[in-house]
Amino acid sequence: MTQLTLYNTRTRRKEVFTPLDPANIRAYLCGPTVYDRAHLGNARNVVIFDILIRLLRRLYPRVTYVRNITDIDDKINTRAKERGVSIEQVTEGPIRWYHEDMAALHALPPDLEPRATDHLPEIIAIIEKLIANGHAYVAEGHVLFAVASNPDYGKFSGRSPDELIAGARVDVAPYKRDAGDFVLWKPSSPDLPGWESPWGRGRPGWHIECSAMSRKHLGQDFDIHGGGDDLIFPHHENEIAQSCCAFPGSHFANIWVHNRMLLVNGEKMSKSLGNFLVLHDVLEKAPGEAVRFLLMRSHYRSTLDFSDAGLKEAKAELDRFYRALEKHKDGATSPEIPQSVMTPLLDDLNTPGAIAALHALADAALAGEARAAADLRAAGQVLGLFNATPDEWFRGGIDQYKLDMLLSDRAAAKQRKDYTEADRIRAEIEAMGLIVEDFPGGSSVRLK
RNA sequence: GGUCCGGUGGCAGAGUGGUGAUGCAGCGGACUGCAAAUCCGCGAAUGUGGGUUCGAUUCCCGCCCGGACCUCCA
Repeated sequence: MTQLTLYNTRTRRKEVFTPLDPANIRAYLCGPTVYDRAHLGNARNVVIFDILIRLLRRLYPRVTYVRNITDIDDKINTRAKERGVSIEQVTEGPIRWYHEDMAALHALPPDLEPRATDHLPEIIAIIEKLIANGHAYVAEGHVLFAVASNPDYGKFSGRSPDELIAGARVDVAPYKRDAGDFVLWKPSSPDLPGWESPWGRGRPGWHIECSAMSRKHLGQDFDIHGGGDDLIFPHHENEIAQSCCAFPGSHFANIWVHNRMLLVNGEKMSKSLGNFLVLHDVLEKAPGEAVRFLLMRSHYRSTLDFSDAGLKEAKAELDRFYRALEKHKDGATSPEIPQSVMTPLLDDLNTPGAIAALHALADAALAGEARAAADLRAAGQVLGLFNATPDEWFRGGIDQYKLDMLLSDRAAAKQRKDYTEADRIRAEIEAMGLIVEDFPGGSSVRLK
């Protein structure tokens, strides 16, 4: 059997994927902090991981896919305060929207979707262990991770302790022993959400919730941990430090899969630059499957510069695939993913390579090969494509009654060779957002 | 400033030490009342200067350009 190879951020090279337990692959993806609508960057992350999960499910009998929801966060607190509501009331909408948007992208839901608010006991237990192990200390109501206590700190993200000090922000809190020390627990004033702890009423720091949730649901060591590459430091560096120091002997995640950032007009899409594209808005412009396809047209470890032109092109490419499928309407789906698609995917999720193979299958299907269409459908299952029928794709949601009237009027005009009238009616149909296509013996229509 | 990544045809985007995938766009043709779609064909690229090699787009070094992380971010 061909083996799956993945680029591991930890070792900075491609590695053959070797499961800890082939009977159950365990994967964790850093999910959203829920205070706003998801942006297109969240979408790339989820779509890429979705393909990885679908691929793993083809290779192994069971995959446990965990994607957390971070619902404790200072931005959430700020919103709650502004609106005078509870944090649950703030996060409720964003969580629902997140689910809706990801479903629109045909991303499968994770097997488990743990929330930080449900894991306070686990979080507190890890912090207690870190204090007991001498890796954390209490200072002015805070609990801090002592970077100096961990000789491996910085290795993951390729940073030396000196750099970390040099790069630390200028206003280092006075109670920190080292500039790089980070917060595990911080006190909450009475007006802020808080939980009782051995260190008083407070709330967890940013990174600790992932250490707690991944351990609880996947165990001390698990196979794959994913996220955007902006999480490599500090988030993942700190997760590793927390988990490995709290549980000596732990390796935490085996393979780290990070996708590159999404650019808009050549610049990183980010909160601070204010140039981020809200996924929901992008989904207004094109079908979710086209957005999904756009996100897989470049390799996950390359930057992807989003543009409306690219989105249109993605839609046009999908049109061609759906045409090939339409040619074999009630055809079967191959039981196996075609090798031409599987091979590039097994090579570190080379989705552009897989797409090239899809085009070859579409060519063959259009030339009349039913087998190629069946293979195309099978390939769609691992890539999360072709979720619609060709009919739904080309003609979903149109006013069928009005269309039928116009088409029959136009057919009559054509029959009497009144092409002026035929073209007038065609213009009217196109104003409905459709494209008319004539064939010997009839006409057909599809969405622009 | 430190660390890291990348520069492939008009655009998007793979692979590869030995004649440079794939898609979109463009051009010519077939088909069509005209289109659309489909099919056939065509043109078009490896930032730059060195090095290693029989041979480099691929490996190494310099330079130029772009991007990311070092601060909340997927």
